[in-house]
Amino acid sequence: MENPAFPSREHDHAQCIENALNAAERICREGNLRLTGIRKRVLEIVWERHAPTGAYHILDRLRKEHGAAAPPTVYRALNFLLAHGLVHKIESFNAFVGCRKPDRAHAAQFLICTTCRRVAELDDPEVATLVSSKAAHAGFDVSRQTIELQGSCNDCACRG
Amino acid sequence: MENPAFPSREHDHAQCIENALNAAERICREGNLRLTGIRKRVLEIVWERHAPTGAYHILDRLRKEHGAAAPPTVYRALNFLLAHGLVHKIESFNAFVGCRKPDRAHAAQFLICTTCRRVAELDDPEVATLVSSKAAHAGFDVSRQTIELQGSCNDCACRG
DNA sequence: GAACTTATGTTATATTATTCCATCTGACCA
DNA sequence: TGGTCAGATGGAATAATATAACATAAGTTC
Repeated sequence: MENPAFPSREHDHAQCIENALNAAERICREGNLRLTGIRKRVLEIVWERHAPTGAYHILDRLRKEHGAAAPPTVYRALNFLLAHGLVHKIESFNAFVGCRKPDRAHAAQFLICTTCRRVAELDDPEVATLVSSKAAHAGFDVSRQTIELQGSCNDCACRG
Repeated sequence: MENPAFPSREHDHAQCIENALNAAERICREGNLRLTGIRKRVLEIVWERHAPTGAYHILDRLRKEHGAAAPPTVYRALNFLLAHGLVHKIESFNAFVGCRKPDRAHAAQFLICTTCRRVAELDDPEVATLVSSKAAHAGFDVSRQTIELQGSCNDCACRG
């Protein structure tokens, strides 16, 4: 292993959250988008963990602090965040994770540890390119890639 | 394009279904598995189209001919078929397609046309290998790959 | 045919997501 | 300064997907 994709157990997670929020603020400012209170709060909740967060978990959290909150509240915020690349949806879990590199468009590959449930994002252009070119070979023009790899992260493998 | 992955518009689809059922019969015979009436019927329904079929669509079909039928009926059959590689789940659609090569284990890549909604299966070992090796580089041991590529098939692109 | 395993029937409920309409807020402009 | 409009939120209802739990039946095996 040369380039660990998962943060260490001791990493400063407050820093992860802060980075994500700063990036979101900047991207919204630059793109003339409104990072409203709800949207920001949903982004924070998603970023509380490196594991996928379900929409109804977010909803429960919002209800505790916000009173009114219904499914559309959450899904609207999530759709905004998805549309602008601030979060990703993990299709095989129907749940959401924060995007580590929201700045540029990218075709991500997700590593999902089935033991600790954490998700890391790979963003390997070689994978994206190979996949697209193989598809093109078969007469298919790829517009969106969903690549989700389940398995075991190094931490969990060592403890296994 | 050298190796079209989607069947032509004029292909003999009855043949697709027959092949799938024959393969299923054989695999179950060889593996000492019971391809019961319900399981076989669900497999047939999934194979009616090359597009992903939802569990509740299958349920509706079963109810018309079978009287009693509830969600567990369908999900149990689907889980059997999934477990033995006779169908695949398209995670990004929460729906199911028949497997074209149920004989050997394989890490498939799915091409999903967003226009006609058909799905083709790529089974490219080079992709599977690259993905696993990139993950390994990041300290991750892949046990299951979910690769779903949305875009446009050749037929739809030509008509677009 | 008794004991056991596997499959199915059935009711209820959990989980995920959207539709629809009303209301509010902020930006822009006359 | 207030009218207008687009975009954002509130909120009820419902749709779509999936599982839990327990009872019954059907097929092996001995």
